Amino acid sequence: MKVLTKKTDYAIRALLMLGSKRDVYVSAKSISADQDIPYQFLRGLLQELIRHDLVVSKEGAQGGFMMKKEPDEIPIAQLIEVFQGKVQVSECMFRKQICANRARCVLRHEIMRIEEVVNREFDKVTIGKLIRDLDAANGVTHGSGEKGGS
Amino acid sequence: MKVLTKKTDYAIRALLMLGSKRDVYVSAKSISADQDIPYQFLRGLLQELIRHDLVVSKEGAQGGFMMKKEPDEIPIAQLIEVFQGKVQVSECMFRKQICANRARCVLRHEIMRIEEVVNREFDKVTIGKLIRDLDAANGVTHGSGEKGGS
DNA sequence: TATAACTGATACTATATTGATATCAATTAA
DNA sequence: TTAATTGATATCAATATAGTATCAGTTATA
Repeated sequence: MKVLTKKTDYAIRALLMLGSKRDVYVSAKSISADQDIPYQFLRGLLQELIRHDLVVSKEGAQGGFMMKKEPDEIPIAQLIEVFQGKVQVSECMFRKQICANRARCVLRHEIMRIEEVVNREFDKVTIGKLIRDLDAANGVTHGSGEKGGS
Repeated sequence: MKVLTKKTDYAIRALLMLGSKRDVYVSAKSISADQDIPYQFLRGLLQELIRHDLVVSKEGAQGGFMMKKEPDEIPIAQLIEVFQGKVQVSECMFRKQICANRARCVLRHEIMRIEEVVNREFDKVTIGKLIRDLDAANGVTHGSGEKGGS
């Protein structure tokens, strides 16, 4: 069971980069090179992010993409929803025909509880939080200026 | 994002039935009819359950399937693993090439935390627990005898 | 002992999803 | 003018998902 598809993962990483370079347009080309994401695939996914109002773009030379919302306002739960659909049990099997039989209902009850737990966790992790983790890992936050290797 | 595939869902429901009728062989045909699971699809999935040592079978007339383990020893986490593979972040992307870049590492850290939460939840829900829930919902346990419709 | 009710084991098909590439038009900074 | 860019599609291959069909072998029982 794969929690994140490549597309969602790529989107998160692209947003991490846009969120780190605020107020400048970053080209798909540079994101692609920096994050090692297939160029055209990235282009498509950025268009989806635009459609969902998460980023804005500027066409032409020196154009590119920029965050539209605050990084803290973008939980990865939202990105999962955009690219993989809402976290749900079993293809609306339960929601469509509630209580078609008992077993289904009992299972549904437990699974929906888990669904909530999962969503709550994914909601807690925002792009902003990830950027701060990233900065901390690189020693950016306290002006120490130096980065450790791995 | 679909948590359970049909196959996993069917497997859970089949086991719920086997777990309720202990010590008798239940035919694929009757499970199929009772739980509304496509017959041949169910046959295949039962074979997988045998291979994973969760059920045993008896061939021939009056044959069928029976639980091999205690219902409480089968968490749905295990069924998810059998039919959908272990719950994991993003196709071993992180495990294969650790720290290819910083962003990946930070994301990985958060996601693996969530992975643990999810697994813990799926581990808590066993076939045995679901059966008890089911019995309670049907008023079996305390002899109240009456069932509410929905 | 014949037979109907079963499982075991495969092979097959259709459809959807995932991951990725290619192309061409329009826009814009320099 | 032109090179760098996004917008918008179309296409593709690989894999996963869901389901069907078939045939051989086993066993209770009439």
